[in-house]
Amino acid sequence: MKIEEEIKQQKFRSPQQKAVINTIYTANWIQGRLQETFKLFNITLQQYNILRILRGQHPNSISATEIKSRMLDKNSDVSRLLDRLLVKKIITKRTCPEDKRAADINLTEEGLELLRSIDKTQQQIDSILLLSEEEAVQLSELLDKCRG
Amino acid sequence: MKIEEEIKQQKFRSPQQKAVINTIYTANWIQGRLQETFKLFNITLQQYNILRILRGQHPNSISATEIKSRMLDKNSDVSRLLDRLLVKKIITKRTCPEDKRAADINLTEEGLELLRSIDKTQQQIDSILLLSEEEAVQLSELLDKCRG
DNA sequence: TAAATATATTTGTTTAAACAAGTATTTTAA
DNA sequence: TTAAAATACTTGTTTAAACAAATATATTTA
Repeated sequence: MKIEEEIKQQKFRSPQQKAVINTIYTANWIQGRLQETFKLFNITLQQYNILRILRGQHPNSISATEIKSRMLDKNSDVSRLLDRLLVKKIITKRTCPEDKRAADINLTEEGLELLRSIDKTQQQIDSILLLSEEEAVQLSELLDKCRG
Repeated sequence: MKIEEEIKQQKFRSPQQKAVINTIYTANWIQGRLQETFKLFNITLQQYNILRILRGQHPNSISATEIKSRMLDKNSDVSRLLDRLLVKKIITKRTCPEDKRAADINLTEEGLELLRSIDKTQQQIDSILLLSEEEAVQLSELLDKCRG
């Protein structure tokens, strides 16, 4: 369905405005699909985002600041997201000995296990977008370009 | 800057996965830019979204359900968003006489005035995306396509 | 027409985003 | 070398998303 039907708006000020609205709408749509998957594992999108970053480092630790710089939403409240993951025993946290301001964050064995279970559903996650490889590449190029 | 640099991730499972991540990242990026503008007027993106929809109907009223169906985020909590707009005296709300379950929502004169002020900044809003008209059209087509 | 179902909206709870302000270290620069 | 600035992180508040449940009214159907 075209965006004009999805939000019942026929006129846009410009193709650029329409693309802005479509990008936000589509991101919400994608996140809705992803949420359905992560809900099965009792984690949220933001929590998964952090786990994904931690795994990229594993078994090395990583600081909250570094996690934040790699997140999709640069405003995310990493401090409290980590608190929730700690309660779930998915991560560990300790003061970094070299810099006592910073914290060393690590995945626990339970966290790794969770990620392994999620992996098994990842094929579906990739096929959320009904685009060919070529179209997906083209979409990424346009998105990179529009951020300037 | 390319998405792989923005989030310091070099490898993706597929072009489709990269496009998913890029769409979410770019939507967050756009919303950050929009927020800067709306902050000057002391409203949030979601509140603006509702005002935009109300203006499309003005001077006719519209129900909360109908507003919800037109929003970019289909999960938005319209009931409480309307509460906040009521407190700001930007909208009015009364029980619909034909259907006492529903509410008739209208813009106030103050709400219209606010939208008029915001209008003056809209040229900037449109130029958030650094794309030509043709590229913007192409982006919208790809986004429509990827939702299937 | 009465009971079941559907619709419009509200309310409650947890998670998270946006923003500001605070604390404890570390770095820098006078 | 010590005061100022920067950095890493925490905490508090408001707004909002995600989800479930409740209430009131309207519609359908047996």
